[in-house]
Amino acid sequence: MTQARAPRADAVRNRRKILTAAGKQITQHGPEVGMDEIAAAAGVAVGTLYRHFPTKTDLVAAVVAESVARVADDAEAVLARVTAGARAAEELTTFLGRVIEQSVTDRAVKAAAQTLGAEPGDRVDEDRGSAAVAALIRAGQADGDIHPDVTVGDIYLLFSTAPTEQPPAARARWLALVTPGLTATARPTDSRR
Amino acid sequence: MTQARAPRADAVRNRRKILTAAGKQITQHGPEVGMDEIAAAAGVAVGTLYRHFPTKTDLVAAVVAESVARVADDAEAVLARVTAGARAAEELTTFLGRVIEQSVTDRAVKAAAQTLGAEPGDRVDEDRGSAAVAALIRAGQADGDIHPDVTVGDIYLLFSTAPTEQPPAARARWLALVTPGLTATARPTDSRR
DNA sequence: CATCAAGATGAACCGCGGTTCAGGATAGAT
DNA sequence: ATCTATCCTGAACCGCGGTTCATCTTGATG
Repeated sequence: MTQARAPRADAVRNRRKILTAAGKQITQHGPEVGMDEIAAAAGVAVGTLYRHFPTKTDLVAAVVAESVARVADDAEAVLARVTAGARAAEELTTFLGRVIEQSVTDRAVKAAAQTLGAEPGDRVDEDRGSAAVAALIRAGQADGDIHPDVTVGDIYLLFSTAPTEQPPAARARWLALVTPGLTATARPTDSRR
Repeated sequence: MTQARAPRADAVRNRRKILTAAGKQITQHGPEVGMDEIAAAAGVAVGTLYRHFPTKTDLVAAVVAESVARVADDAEAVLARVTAGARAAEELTTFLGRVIEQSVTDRAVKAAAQTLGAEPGDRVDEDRGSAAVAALIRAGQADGDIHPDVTVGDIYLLFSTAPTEQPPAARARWLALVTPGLTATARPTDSRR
């Protein structure tokens, strides 16, 4: 086996600095930030960025992946709550709203949401987040308060179409408009309120 | 009044050529087309574009305005149909779907839809289209098949958030998800604005 | 301590696309 | 026919942002 030489200590350190700095920059200004700005924030020269990431796209992807993981954490927490007895439909919509609000503050989360929505078909269970959301939906459908047609893809579709650029009132209104399509049809099956 | 000299004949001709060429180009490739390409399509030099439109933004705005007008025509036709007895809710959702489908084919219409959605507050009656949609909504609400909270702003909000980049199935699904929020009869929505 | 490959630096390169402007052409008035 | 204000032309300009590379620095190895 050609044992690859271990990476140098400062290289490891720089990689970390780059990743955190890029995360901070992309969070604040979105993926459009210049490589120069990321480099400056990391206290490193541009060339170093390209030593660790062959292209800007790769660097952004790495950062976005972290945000995706964070959203997945949230999804799993929601699932746990539902399993513990919380109302699935309500948890789902608040989860949706929460991700959107984060997308407003954190442009990396926004990119992550867009990424999920852009993926082909319903590749459920491809990752933790999708699995959790899928389970959450199934639970809600079993209880009869989430519409039977709803899929994980629907949620991702809504992620990627959320009006992130709009004022808070518009975002709230959008969520309200979309919620009825997710919750069960006006069917009096469950306990009336 | 300082009577401005009448524009030269060829200038008028060129302006028209530019406008139609820009319309065709933007329709096909979106507002991102280069000025060079528009100029070439119009059989004119770049400088001529800038003689008639001080900036690219202005040229695009002129083209988009035409698309807005075309959507307004559609809205008025829909209103007429409803006045003649058609179901308002159904007409509204098919109208919404129609505009979205046009946005897929015609990138100018897409820009127009985005423009409408980006405008502040509910500047209803500012133009024919908004007035028609407002009347349409009112009619549907009177009949009880459009949710009382729905406003023109909601429709524009949906215009601007439609998943134009997604495959047909996803677009159809999105419309289905959103429809209940417009038509739902007795569902508590957090009214605002 | 000497050596050298891994790593870092940053000025320069490059394509892109909107914009400008000096020079040439032409419509239309006299 | 002449003249001029209007209009057209298109090469060049410019800022922007991602990417490269010759050169220098440094951590690890013996």
